Amino acid sequence: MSKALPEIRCHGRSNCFACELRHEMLCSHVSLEDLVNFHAGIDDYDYDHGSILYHAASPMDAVYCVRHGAVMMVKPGLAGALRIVRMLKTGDVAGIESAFSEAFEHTAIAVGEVRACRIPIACLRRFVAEHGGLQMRLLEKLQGALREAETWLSQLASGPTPTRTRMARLMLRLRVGAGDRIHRLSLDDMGAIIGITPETVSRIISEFVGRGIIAKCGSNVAHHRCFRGDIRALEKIAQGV
Amino acid sequence: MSKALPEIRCHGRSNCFACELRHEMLCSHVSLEDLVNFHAGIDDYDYDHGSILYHAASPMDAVYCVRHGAVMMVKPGLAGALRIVRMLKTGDVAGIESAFSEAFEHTAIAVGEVRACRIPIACLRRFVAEHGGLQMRLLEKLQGALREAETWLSQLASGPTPTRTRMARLMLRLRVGAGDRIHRLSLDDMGAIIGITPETVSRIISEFVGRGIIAKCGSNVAHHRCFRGDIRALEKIAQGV
DNA sequence: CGTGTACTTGAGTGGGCTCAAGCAGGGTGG
DNA sequence: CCACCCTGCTTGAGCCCACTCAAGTACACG
Repeated sequence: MSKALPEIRCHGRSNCFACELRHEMLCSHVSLEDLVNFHAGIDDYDYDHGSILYHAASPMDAVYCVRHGAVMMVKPGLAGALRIVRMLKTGDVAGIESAFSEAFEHTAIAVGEVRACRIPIACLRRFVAEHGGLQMRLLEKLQGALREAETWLSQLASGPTPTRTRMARLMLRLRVGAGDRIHRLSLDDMGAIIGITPETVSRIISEFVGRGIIAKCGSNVAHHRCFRGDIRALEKIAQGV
Repeated sequence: MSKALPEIRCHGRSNCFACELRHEMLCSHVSLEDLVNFHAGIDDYDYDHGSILYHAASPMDAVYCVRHGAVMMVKPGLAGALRIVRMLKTGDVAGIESAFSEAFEHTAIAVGEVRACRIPIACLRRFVAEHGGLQMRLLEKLQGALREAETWLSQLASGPTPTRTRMARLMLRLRVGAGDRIHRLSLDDMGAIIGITPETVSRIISEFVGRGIIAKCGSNVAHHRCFRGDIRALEKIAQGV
């Protein structure tokens, strides 16, 4: 994707041509020529920790391609209780679940620093209608989201499975890339994911730290903090040893 | 869909033209003429309670349109533990999640008497490639599956939510149509869904029966048995009253 | 009629929840 | 720069619910 790029400068907008993630994203399989029409209207946004991409039940007006960082998908439950049902990472698309609905089904919240491309829904629909390849891509993304949600359900959701085991699984899922760094959410958020109280989360983390399995690092400022974990040890615990 | 049907008799095969569910299914938005080619290769099967449509990890060779009954989707967990992550009802399609994978991700098990159309994957792919409308339909079905999975996660999966509340929610989800009949799974299956032990399930059911909220009915033969429930009462409990 | 499977019921234990107090650290205003 | 507050985290004590283990029952099937 290096030579003979169309000569287009994106003034304050996203530049799809220079995007190093293009082939992971929705727009892969779309020729550069076609992209010229597509990327008009697409904007690039930065969100910092805790800020909200969109609210559940608000009108569905766009999807967001996550280019950096992680995004929590929060689903409103029955008794007003919130539950984090999925996490998006680089390459995932926030909002496709609602692509054909009137309103968003989740609230999407940034975890750490997030960079995302906002694609207006009209723009997406038009482009999908014209490009069979894009539909396939959408299908794949949706499939991925479904798999992820089910994995959360089967591995993280409580049951007779010990809490420590589930906590270890959660940490592994929150791993940043392939290193030993792990996203450090708030106690409440972690509790909302695996379905336990923040107090219990705190106790288990203390225990893990005491056993040398994880260590808190980075400043305590929400934006930059994280864990560093002994991945092997976590995997052992995650398997129920 | 009544007049001027193509004159085709399906010898032992499914007859898409006479299918009263056609408009709920994948093949809606497909003209009857096109269906002539499509439905060749599609077979109609009956499964009785507990029989298996396909196994997880076995090669992905077909999808199944559920025309009657319910189907459990079972996902293999980490420690070999099984977890029921979703249930399909009339109009749902089993196997699309794996439409572009090599192997099935779930094991699909019939609940009660099930009738389903088996669509070979090659047949589906060919037809999808030719019909944009079908792709949309697939997207919608996939979206529905995702929504369902997330609902299970947020409402049924444990957490500080009392077990009785979750049991009530489960019963409501297992409701057959709009009446007061409720699919009666085995204790183990129910336990595998909301993540508790079969003993606890038994105790809660006993309690509900004692309170007159539900009643066991039908013969005790697995195939025909069910609950009849006081839907109002269940809804109250489901909301945490 | 015997066997096996699924369900029921009981007693006892322990893990996670509840309630509550104490602590640290960062941000704000003086 | 310091004092203050406020939010998020930690830690403790006590209790209750659901798990474990185990025995007993009902029912379908061979």
